[in-house]
Amino acid sequence: MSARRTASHNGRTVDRAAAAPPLVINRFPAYLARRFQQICAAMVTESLAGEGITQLQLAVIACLDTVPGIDQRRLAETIGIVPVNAGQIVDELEARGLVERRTNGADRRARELRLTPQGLKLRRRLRPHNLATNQRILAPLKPNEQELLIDLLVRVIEGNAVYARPGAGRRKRGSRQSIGESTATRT
Amino acid sequence: MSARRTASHNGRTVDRAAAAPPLVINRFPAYLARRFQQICAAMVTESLAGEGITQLQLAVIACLDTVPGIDQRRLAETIGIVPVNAGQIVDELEARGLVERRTNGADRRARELRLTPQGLKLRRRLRPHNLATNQRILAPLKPNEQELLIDLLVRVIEGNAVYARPGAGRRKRGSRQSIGESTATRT
DNA sequence: TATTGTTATACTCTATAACTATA
DNA sequence: TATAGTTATAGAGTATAACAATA
Repeated sequence: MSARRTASHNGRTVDRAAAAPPLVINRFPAYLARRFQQICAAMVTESLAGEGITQLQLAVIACLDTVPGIDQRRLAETIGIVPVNAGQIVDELEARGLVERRTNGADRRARELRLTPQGLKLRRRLRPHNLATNQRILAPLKPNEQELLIDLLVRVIEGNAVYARPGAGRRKRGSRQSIGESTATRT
Repeated sequence: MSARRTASHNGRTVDRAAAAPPLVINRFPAYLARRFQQICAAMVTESLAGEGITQLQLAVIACLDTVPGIDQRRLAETIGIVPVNAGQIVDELEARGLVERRTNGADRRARELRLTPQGLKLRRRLRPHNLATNQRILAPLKPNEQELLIDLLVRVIEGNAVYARPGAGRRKRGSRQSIGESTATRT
């Protein structure tokens, strides 16, 4: 398929460069998506090291900066997680004094979420870092290619919006067959 | 942007468009990567429904078809997971009679992994489905754009190969602060 | 009755550590 | 000592269900 390297990757007597196995082994979107996501998560996490903030927490903070007063359900939908999970993340951020929950006056079921001054301060400080990290991800490409990649990704995502929901890529409960129940148990 | 549906999904007389929140809220690669991965996982999982096979199991099967006799560590490295995890997946597939472990004669520590005839048969049957699914993912794009997207992704992934390792995007053990230990406990 | 959010719980995924066998 | 693999364990992520408050 790709034929990138000459060296073998079962690597006996690989005494020179090209010792590293081929990273990209096929050109399937699903595979590339997983690798791409791995890379992005790793780079973002690295850039947030020491801040004690996760990627999703950052996403929430960014969202509250953009849409102050948003409620939890909409927050969840916006960043692509389940509402329960959004509640938990907000819990964490609230416990750290970064986010504030207010009861919506008009609809007392809903919680208006806002950054506290402290949260806003953190947001301001982290923003350039985050921007730089995201640019660094695309560094292997030329500027016009970077824009192109983003455009194409956006179109694929919006074109498949129906599938862009959390948890759809997991096994259903109980569908996992506990090995050992089956035939072969290892000795 | 996408105008996916006019109807609401919480079914409360939403009589106009723009009821659905915008799916793509920013153009940050890290965000797009997560959404793109969500979509791919969802579509692949859907296409495998009923087979009782997960995306990673399929990846292992595909890899063993391409590189028969590969050992577990290299398998893990190839598809981007940790060796322990590879062992577990192979466990599952072995229990179902799809994969076979042989002790390597030259190095008796290593296990040569191969598809069983049954595994190969499954692979042959699933392959066209998988191909179609991956094409369907890119359906929103024109053919030449599809190739372009793949090329760009490959380059970004290979350019950031250092970061393409499993688990790099998670919290370290114990770094998660159990809320409730902190100040604000909810009432 | 429907919706927002919370609490409780449990399952899946996947990493770390310790161990065995082999080199 | 170093490497391939396994077993054990546990933590992170995230779903489901039941509930409370409000609409």
